[in-house]
Amino acid sequence: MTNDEIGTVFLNIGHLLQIQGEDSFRARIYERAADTIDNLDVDLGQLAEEGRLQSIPGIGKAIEGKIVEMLETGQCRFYENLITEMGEEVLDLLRIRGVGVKTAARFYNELGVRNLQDFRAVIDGGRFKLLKGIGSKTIDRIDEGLRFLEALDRMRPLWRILPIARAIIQILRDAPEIERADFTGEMRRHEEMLHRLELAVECTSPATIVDALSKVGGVKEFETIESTISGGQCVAASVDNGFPLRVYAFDSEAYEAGMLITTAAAEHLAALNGVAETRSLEKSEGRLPDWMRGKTESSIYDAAALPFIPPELRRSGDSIEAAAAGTLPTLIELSDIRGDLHMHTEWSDGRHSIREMVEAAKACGHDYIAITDHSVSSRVANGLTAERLLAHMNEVRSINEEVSGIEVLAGSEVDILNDGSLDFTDDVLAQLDIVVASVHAGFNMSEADMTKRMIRTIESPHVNIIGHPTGRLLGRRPGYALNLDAVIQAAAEHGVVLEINASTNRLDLEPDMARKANEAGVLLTINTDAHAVPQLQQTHFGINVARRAWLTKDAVINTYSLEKLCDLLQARNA
DNA sequence: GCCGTTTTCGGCCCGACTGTTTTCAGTCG
Repeated sequence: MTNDEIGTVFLNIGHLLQIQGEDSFRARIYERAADTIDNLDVDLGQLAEEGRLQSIPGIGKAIEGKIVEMLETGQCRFYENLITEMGEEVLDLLRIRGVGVKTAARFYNELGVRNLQDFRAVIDGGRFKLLKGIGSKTIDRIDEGLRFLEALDRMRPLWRILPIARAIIQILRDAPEIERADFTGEMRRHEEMLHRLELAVECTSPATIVDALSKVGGVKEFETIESTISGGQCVAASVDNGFPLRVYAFDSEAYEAGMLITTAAAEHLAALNGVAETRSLEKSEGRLPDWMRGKTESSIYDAAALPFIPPELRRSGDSIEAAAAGTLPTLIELSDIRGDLHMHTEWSDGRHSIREMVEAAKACGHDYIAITDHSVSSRVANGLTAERLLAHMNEVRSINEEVSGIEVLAGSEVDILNDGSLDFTDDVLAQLDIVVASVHAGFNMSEADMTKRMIRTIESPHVNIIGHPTGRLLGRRPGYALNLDAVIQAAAEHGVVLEINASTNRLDLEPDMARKANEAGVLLTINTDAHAVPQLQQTHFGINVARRAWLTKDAVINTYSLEKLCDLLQARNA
């Protein structure tokens, strides 16, 4: 099993134990172990071989035993027993905003709620009134959280599907009878919320595909069907409790055409069909047209007298129009990125020292970074007081002197307080090289108040960047109420940069809004918000968002040279 | 369950906010 899979098991154990009413400290050890494993940059299998598992803080004898068991047998009996006893779907209760372990435990134990459907029935049927201490306001709040989850319908955030998606593509690529395997559909377009997981393989035998897939744990309910999307054979299955998996089978002549057709959203394909029709080419409706066979994706677009359209722009029809008009942008690429302007260290809630982050960022090839630990109001995150910030700044500056080949900017991720003022005084802020301002508390404001709050922050001459501007957590929490158009306008007026936060939990701004901001003349920045060394590698998730937002590299400030970046920061602060 | 000792048992992230209370419990960040 991979680190990811093992971490997930521990997280689930922690949740289940808490719902059972087990000592919360014992339960939280499992959750913490999961978190530790998530941020590990070495393979657990390797550590186990070297007998070093217990050298990791938070991993003792018992957890080591379970890790070894999972590495050797692929399962954890302790966890399997919990699941058998309580059901896996109980874990979904904790996904509801406003429901923590205590409330989940009460609904579970006192009302027999086992899954989200049960929860809905208890709310709608009024049976929650049987619970002492849970009144109508609490239920209203929970109901809102539950409706958010129901609105996701069967969709899953990318971060949730990624581990199994990677396991599946690896198995398919390793199968000797399979020539090629690639993600297609939403996954290839880098959508952050998915309806299904789709892959294309070059292989004409569905049995071979089923054989390979059955080696991946958690892939179930195999069926071979004729797909109206690919116009050919397809292996359908499910992963992650009923999330649809589709593997389209193509022969070598049809592979690229199949990739093109399965990657395109319906609107894009319709627009492409429209263009094909004007050139007397057969439309691709439910089957692969002959004129596409044997062609590469580029040559298919070429045959329709269009330039190549990158997968990220195949969400809609407007990219076809732009392609026809010759106005497609040259999209930003990962290699354009020269720095990372938002990250944390052990000074606040990060895991590594300033020096470790600097060395790791240098190894990533960055020319510059900004160290931006939390400010005092973020207490859980061990936010810095003004006094600690000054010491922090000194350390950043001295490390910057010592380490060559990378420039380290002294920054802060400063809390935006409820009234829109900042968490440090102006004279403190003035000493920083860069200020990222973010909302971390006070989410329940009216749209008018929140917009006013944001705009006041943007008006501060010390603020360079607004971090994760909408505050959404993918699949977990909607963003706060905000008039983003007004915020974009204010950012444009004051030369404040909006962030595309590359953390897979956030991906905030989202593409449509980032595109809107860009069109309004606002500059953007793509930052990892890394809290540990491995997360510095996640810039590409932000690049995907930027590409879907039609951004060129000129729209993103951390593609700039250090000199140009510093000019921009100084111009703002002056 | 893990850690770190004044070494074998006590403490474990902290404060704001909200709702249901009438002094506190639960959630969130």
